Formats: sequence, C-alpha cells, structure tokens
Amino acid sequence: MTRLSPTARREEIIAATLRVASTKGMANTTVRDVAAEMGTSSGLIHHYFSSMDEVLAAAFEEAAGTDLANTEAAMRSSSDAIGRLAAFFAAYTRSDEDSAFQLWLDAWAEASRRPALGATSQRLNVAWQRLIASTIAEGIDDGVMVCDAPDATAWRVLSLLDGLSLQLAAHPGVIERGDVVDWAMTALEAEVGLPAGTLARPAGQRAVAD
Amino acid sequence: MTRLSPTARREEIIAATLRVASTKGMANTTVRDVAAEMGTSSGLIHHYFSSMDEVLAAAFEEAAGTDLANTEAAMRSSSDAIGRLAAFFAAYTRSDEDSAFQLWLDAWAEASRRPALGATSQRLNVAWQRLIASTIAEGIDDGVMVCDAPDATAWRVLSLLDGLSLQLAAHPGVIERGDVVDWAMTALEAEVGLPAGTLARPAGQRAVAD
DNA sequence: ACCCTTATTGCGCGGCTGTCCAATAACGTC
DNA sequence: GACGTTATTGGACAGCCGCGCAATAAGGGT
Repeated sequence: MTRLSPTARREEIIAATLRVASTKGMANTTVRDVAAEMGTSSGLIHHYFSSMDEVLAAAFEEAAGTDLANTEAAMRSSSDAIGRLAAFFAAYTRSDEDSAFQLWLDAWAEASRRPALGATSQRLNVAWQRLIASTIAEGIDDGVMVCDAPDATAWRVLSLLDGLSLQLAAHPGVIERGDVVDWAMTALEAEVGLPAGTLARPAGQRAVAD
Repeated sequence: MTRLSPTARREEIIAATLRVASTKGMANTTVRDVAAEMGTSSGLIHHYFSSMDEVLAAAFEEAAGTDLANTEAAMRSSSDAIGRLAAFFAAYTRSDEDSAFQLWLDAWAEASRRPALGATSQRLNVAWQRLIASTIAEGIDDGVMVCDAPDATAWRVLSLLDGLSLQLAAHPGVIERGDVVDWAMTALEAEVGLPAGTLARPAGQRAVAD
C-alpha cells in the first residue's frame, strides 16, 4: 500500500487507462482493468474521478492533447506558413504510427454513451481544425496561398485525414499508411493554390516566392 | 404465441434489431431489447442466430445492403458514366437523411469485438468503393474522364464522404448536411477532369461531349 | 509520540449481459 | 382426431459492469 500524492495518482490512473485502452480499446476498458494495471484496488479510482466516463475523458485528453501540443511545437519551429503546414503533416505521419487513431474512433463511437468523453473529443477535434485553418489564414496574409474559405478547407482536409485513417484501420493492405498523408497533402495543396509536392519537400528545396 | 415461418421470423428479428439500433445504437442493442421490441421471449433469437454478433451482422447487412442495392438501381437508370456518378451522389444525399451513418460508425467501432459484424461492414465497404471505381473506369473507357488510378480515386472519394459524415455527426452545425455531398462531388470532379458542377446538374443541362 | 487527515482497501449491492436448456404450445401430416 | 415436428417460452446460469461505503493504514504537522 504505497501512498501517492493526489496529482501523482491522478496521472498514474490516466497513464494506466491509456495502457489498457491501447490494447483492449476504450469501450472495453473497465474500472477493474485500470486498477489491476496499477496494482491497486478498484475503489481508489472513484476517489479521484466521479465516474468512469471522466476517467476515459481525462485519458483521451492526455493522449490527444499531447499529440496536439507536440504538433503545435513542431509547427512553431518553422517561420513561414508553408513550412508549418509541412511540419503539421510530418507530425501527423509520426503520430499515426502507433494506434492513435483507434483512440479517436473509440471516442467518437462512445460519445453518445459517455458525455464527458464526447465533449472532450469534440473540443480537441475543433482544436485540430483551427490549427489548420489559422495556418492557412497566415499563408493568405503572407500572399503565398489562395483560399476564399480557410475554415471550410480545414474541415475538408481534416475529414479526409479522418476518413482515410478510418479506411486504413478497416482495410489494412488496400490503403498504404503513407498514402493517407500524401493524399491529404495533395488535396490541401490544390485547395490553397500551392504547386504539387510543395508540402512534402524540405524547406531548402522550395522555390522562394519573391 | 403466434408461430411464424423461419424466414418470416428471421426477417422480423432483423427488422426489430434495426429499429432498436436506430435509437439506442448498435453497441447497446441487446438480445432482450430485440425480443421486447418483437414482443417475444429472448430465447427465440438464439433459435435463429447462433450469437448476438450474427444478429447485428445480419441487421447491418440488411440496412447497408439495401442502401447499396437502391443506389445501384438508381445508377443503372443512367446510360452514361457521368450520369451514374451524379445518381450515386444523389442517392447518397437521400440515404444520409436518416441516421444511416451512425450505423456505419457503430459497425466500425464494434468490429474488433464482433467478428461477424466486422467482416460484414468490411465487405460492404469494399462494395461501395468498387461501385465508384468501376463507374470511373467506364468513364475513362468512354473518353469522358481522365484518371490514371480509378481505384485510388475511389478510395479517396469514399474516405472523404466518410470523414465528412463523421464530422457532420460529431459537430452538427459547423458542417452543413449539403456540404458533405457537394464537397465530395467537387473533389471527384477535379480528380477525373470534369468541369466543376458537372455532377450536380441534371443530365439535360450537361454539355454533350462529341 | 501523538493525532488528524486522507489515501487506500476490500467487498457488497443492484443491474446488466450473452448463452443455454427443459418445458410448452402450435401447426402440418397421416 | 392423434401424433410428431418444431417454433416458442421463461427462467437459470455465470460473468461482467459501475458505483458506494465502512474499515484500514499511511504519513505529515505539532
């Protein structure tokens, strides 16, 4: 019976939940599973979270929020909008390697049954869309992109990424992992008036628009 | 205690399952729910289906299969490939009005837990992709479309439809229902070298390629 | 060394799930 | 009208779930 500080225990519960959810899926992650993963009793979890819904919501927020923060950080290292979009797709490729998308799919499907989880996934999804939309808007201000509705374009790109990830998860083999990002990148390039391949090439190889 | 023929009873079970699933979602549709919906005992269901997984799979096959058949029928009424694609999107708009997509989302999410349901949704999904791909191929043969990889294009269009439907379901309000089909249509037009708006206009208003 | 706060335990409760099975009742056949 | 087939019943069974609560033990402040 090792006694931890409230914040440390909370984090451990979230970490254990993600560990279980990554193998069993969110819908099958139970209080007893998480407790067993931590090696503690199940009652402990209800001492920190008022319901299992909030445990899953907190775990999803941790996973998806970290992904978002990492991506934002990677994008900040580029000074121009084109470089930031390229960094966005590069980060997406990396985060796609583990079973990150399965988490999103579970969250969407469970949203109707688990209010807190639904609200969290909705909030983070909008954050991703805004990240794309605002970067496109910067590109327009800088005069390197052309788009009359950055918001709608961002929704389309995000939807395409989601849909392709869905098909990738459902039909491993027919769609290659690399295709997902390549296709979404090409679609975005076409929408904002960028030459094909611009976002795939490292910054040094890009033609400078003067 | 009204006694039905095996085929009639099977169909009633499937119909009752769909009725329950449309309100409670597939994941929450239980044997007892379906039995109560029919006004019979729960044991009866296992007299016709070996497991709940197969009940849900059969119900999904009925719903999605009917949609597919209706769409194919609507497409057959057009003689040219362009008209058939236009009919495809028109049919998709209609089938999207009820909660058809929620069924797909549930099926995808439950696929890992329910083998039969997963296999069924996978099979039907491929059928939809093939329907698009083969129609594009006809358009190429007829010389009215240009596309070097109809199969990949079909996957992209289907993914975009799925992704947009996902966002529509998750964020009612930010994405309009009509946008889903409009955007997917525009994407396809661009991919196969069709003038923008071609697929949205009725056949009479289309320019005849001679 | 004491005490008071509180993190943690361990289990019980009510309810839900899918599956199975003996008993029953309906229907076609002779 | 009797009989055999079989559709249908209704509940038992084992297992899982989220949640709540009294008891326990750990540890910091004094």
